[in-house]
Amino acid sequence: MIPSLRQLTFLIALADELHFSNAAKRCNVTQSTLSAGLKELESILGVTLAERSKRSVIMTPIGRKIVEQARKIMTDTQHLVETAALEAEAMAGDMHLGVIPTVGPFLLPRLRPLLRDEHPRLRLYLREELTDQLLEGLRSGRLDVALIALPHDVGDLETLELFEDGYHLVAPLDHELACKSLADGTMLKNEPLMLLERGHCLQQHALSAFPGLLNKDVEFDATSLATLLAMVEEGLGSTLIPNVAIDAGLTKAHDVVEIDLPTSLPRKITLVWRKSSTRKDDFRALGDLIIKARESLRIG
Amino acid sequence: MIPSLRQLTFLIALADELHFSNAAKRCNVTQSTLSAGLKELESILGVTLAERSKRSVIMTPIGRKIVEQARKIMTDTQHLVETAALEAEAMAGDMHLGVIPTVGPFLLPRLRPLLRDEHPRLRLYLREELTDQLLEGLRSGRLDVALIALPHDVGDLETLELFEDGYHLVAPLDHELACKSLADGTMLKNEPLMLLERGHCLQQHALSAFPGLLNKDVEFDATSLATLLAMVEEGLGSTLIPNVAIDAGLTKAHDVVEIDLPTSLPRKITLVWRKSSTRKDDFRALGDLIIKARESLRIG
DNA sequence: CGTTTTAATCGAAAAAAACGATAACTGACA
DNA sequence: TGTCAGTTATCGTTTTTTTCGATTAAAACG
Repeated sequence: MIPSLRQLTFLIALADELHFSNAAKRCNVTQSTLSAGLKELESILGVTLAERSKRSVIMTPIGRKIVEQARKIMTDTQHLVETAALEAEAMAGDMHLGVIPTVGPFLLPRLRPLLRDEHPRLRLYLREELTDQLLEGLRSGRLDVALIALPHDVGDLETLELFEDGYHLVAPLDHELACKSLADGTMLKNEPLMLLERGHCLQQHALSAFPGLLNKDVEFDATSLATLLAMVEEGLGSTLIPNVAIDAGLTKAHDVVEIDLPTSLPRKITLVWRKSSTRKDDFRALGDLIIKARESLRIG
Repeated sequence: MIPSLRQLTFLIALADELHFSNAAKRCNVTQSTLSAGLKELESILGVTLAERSKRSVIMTPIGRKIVEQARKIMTDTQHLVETAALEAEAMAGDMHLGVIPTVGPFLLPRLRPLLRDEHPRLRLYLREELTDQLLEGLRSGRLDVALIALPHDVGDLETLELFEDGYHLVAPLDHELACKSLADGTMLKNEPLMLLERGHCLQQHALSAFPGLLNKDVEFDATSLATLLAMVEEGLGSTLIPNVAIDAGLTKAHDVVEIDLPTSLPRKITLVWRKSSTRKDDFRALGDLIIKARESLRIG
């Protein structure tokens, strides 16, 4: 048998007041209720917490000790309630956002200051993972919302498309296409094209956009876009870089050329969450901010 | 409105089981009870803790966070119960003992090992204070029990006399009484007698035993028996030292003579506690041990 | 397209809590 | 010493809360 919080409240009030009637008043109950409650608490604990005569109430040493522990429990409980209350506010409390590595590092540095300014009470926890892991995270409840690139099977999750993001072909400076501003799939046929390691949506999108590449042995195990660019710079081949990364200045640090692609690949940057989620308004507000962040990238 | 521990229990069980019926079984309630309990908890907190479909239950991130806090609250509560249970055992848990300075330092070093051996689960907290402060401490509940010397007004407190303790007159080596083995009040008439500062029962007892001293200006502000002995050694006068202190070897370190007194002063070492106290058996057991400790002093 | 599984809901029953009144006791004061 | 004021414990009743069992609704699975 364990005591109830109510009983602990009674005990604390009594320890403060050293007077049953006053303590009862503080708890908004009658004296008899508090008296019975304390008696039951003592019976549960098996110790005398307060020795009372008709004229005075004194706490026993063990009573004091229990009171201190009870106070801690009560403040912890209060803290728990406050944690929840913060969460219940719009754009406040904790939010766990997952992002894909080909978008996160470029967009989120711009998102942070926007959030700090407009929603200072929101604590955004970030996790950078591959799309499938993010979706699993959503379904397991580990994440509240994720930023991914469609097309991709999202099951019964709810989606909010934010914007379309294309690619540029990025090639070595001395590349045969360097002077041209267009490229198409056929041109890439004989191109040593390098992509990210398996699992990245970027690779899947590229392969579906240029089916001809499927037969080629293009599976470099690059783990990041920066690695890819370094390899391009070395003249090992070309690669595809999403526009957000280019807008964010990723290619500026490398001696490479960016070549427009004729067909805009369908790559839709999208927020995803569970249908059963209760914070959809927050997610939509977050989506607006992400769009803002992306626009600030393109302008500045 | 604050949640109940019961609701937190439900939440924790659900977080562990991720299944309402199983969680309910663990809590020994029906599924409907747990379902309603969790719903009310969510309503109190204003957040969704678990998103449930007909097929699965997942905890939300805020749900997990709340669960962690709830776990802490529950273990703290469990700890509180255990604290009380320990106290409820015989000779276990905390006991706050107050002692007078003319007895404590000599008797208690012998008591400690006895306690450790016979009642290892008892934690004895000691406070050394003057008799009146000890009695106040008892009445306020700061102390459970006190070791004092009677006669002294103890009001309606309950007492347990342990043993009688007398005095010796302690004088400088070259004292006129040094060769004699007896002394009485009249002999002390012209003696420069030094006692402890006002408040010590030792002083009161001496003054009542030798009324003739009352008119003399004997109020040195000695704060400890060791100080008194040092002054005796310097030849500044004589003093009275209780037998427990002599048995404990206090005088061995000083060049002084101990002189038997003809009348055994009525000084009864006594345990005192509140009539309303619930641990009287413990106090009596403690009393037995203190007697043992004293006997070990006289033998060894 | 049933069958099974599972959470929510509903009304009744049971349990617990709270209340108001009163008793029992204490200390103070005349 | 007797009375009064103040305080906690207790008791029976009322009110509130909790729990249960049965049912419903919805989803997954074969």
